[in-house]
Amino acid sequence: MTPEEYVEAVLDLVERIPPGRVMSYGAVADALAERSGRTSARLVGSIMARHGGGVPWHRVVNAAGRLPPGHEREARARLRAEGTPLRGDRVDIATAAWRPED
DNA sequence: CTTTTGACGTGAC
DNA sequence: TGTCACGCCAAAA
Repeated sequence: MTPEEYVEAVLDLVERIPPGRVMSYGAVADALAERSGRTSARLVGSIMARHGGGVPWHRVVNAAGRLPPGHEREARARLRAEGTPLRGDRVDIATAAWRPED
């Protein structure tokens, strides 16, 4: 799988995340592990930073529920609008976590 | 070509 | 949970 295809795969998956639900960078990486052979959360984060505009990027947060640095305001506003379970400035991962098979 | 830099994760304390 | 060190890997310097 070429890097370009991997980027596509990541973006496609992110587009499938339902409103009100979220996935962590690591979860995205894991979900594509079989098909890509890669499991780097950091790589997913890097991809979102570079090619994330165009997909619901606010539905992807880090494992601690923290919002993307530099975009906390925007992300918080969108998440609140979607009814995503928030705990302060963080997403309640435990209840908002989403997996492709759902 | 080598080094540094991140939208990250996990295990140790 | 919070901090720290370390692993990770592509992109930028």
